Amino acid sequence: MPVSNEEQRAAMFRALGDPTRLRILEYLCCCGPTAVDEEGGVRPMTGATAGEVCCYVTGAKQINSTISAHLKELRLVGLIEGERQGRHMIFRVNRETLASLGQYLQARATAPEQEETTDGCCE
Amino acid sequence: MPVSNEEQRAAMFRALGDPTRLRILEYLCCCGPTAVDEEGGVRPMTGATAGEVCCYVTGAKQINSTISAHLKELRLVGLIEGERQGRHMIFRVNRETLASLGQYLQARATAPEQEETTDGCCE
DNA sequence: TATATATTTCGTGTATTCGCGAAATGACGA
DNA sequence: TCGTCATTTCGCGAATACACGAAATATATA
Repeated sequence: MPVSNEEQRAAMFRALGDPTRLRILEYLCCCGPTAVDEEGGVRPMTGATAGEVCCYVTGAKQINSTISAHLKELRLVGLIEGERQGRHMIFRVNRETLASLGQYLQARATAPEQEETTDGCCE
Repeated sequence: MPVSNEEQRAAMFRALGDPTRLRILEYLCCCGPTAVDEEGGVRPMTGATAGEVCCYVTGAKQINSTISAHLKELRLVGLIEGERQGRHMIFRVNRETLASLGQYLQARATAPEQEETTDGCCE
C-alpha cells in the first residue's frame, strides 16, 4: 500500500473534517495524564473506552455503530490508537501525528522568504 | 449564519481533506513574495490566477470547472482569498487562517498537564 | 456452557461529493 | 457592438459518506 505523503495527509485532514470526529478527537486529547515512553515519545497513559467516547459525544450510555465507525476511521489514518483491554477498547490520541499535521500547516502559514526552519513548504 | 467554531473548523479541515485542494493550497503557499500590510499582518503581495493554479494542478492551459469549484470551496471556508483583476481572478492563501488551524492542532498535540500557553485544549 | 457486556461488522437508505461538458457571466479590445 | 479570453454556474451521473438498526464477534462471569 504505497500511499503518497500527499494522500496520507489529505486523508488525515479529511478525517478531521467531520464535526463528530472532531469532537471525538478533542475529547481524547483531554482525557488522562501523559507519560514518556521508552522511545522518548510523549503519549497519554490512559485513554477512554469507546463507550465513554460515545457517551461524551451523543449522551448515550452505550457505544453505537456510528461512533464505532468514526473511531475506526480516525484510527485508520493514524490520528488515534486503540487497544483492547478486556471487554473494552481503549482509545488514545496519537499526539505525534497531530503535531506533525500542525507543523505542516504552520510551515505553510509562513511565507517562503521568511523561512528559518528546514521544514519549508517549497522545495 | 451562526456557524459554531467547531463546525467552522471542521469545514476548514474538510476543505483540506481532498488531494486536489491540498495541491492547490500548497501551490498558493509558494507563489510570490510577501509583505506586511497596514494592520501588520503578513500576506502575499501577489498570488496566482485561477488559470495558473489549474495549469499547475492538471497541466491544462485553461481553468476548468472542477478547479474553479475547488477554489470556491477553499475560499468559502476562508483558507484562500480571491480578487478579480481585469479578466483574471487572483488567488492567495490566507496565512492567518492557516496559522490558527495549525495552532489548534499543536495545542492538542500537547498533553494537558504540560500546557504552558493560554491556548490550551481543555477548558 | 450459557448469559451478559462491549464493540464491530453488515446491509440499507439518504445525502453529499467529485469531475465533466455545456452554457452563462464578466472584462477587455477591435 | 461584436468577438474573445478567463472564469463561474448549471445539470448530470457515478461514487462516496453518514447514520441507523440488526446481526456477528470478543471477552468476562455465573
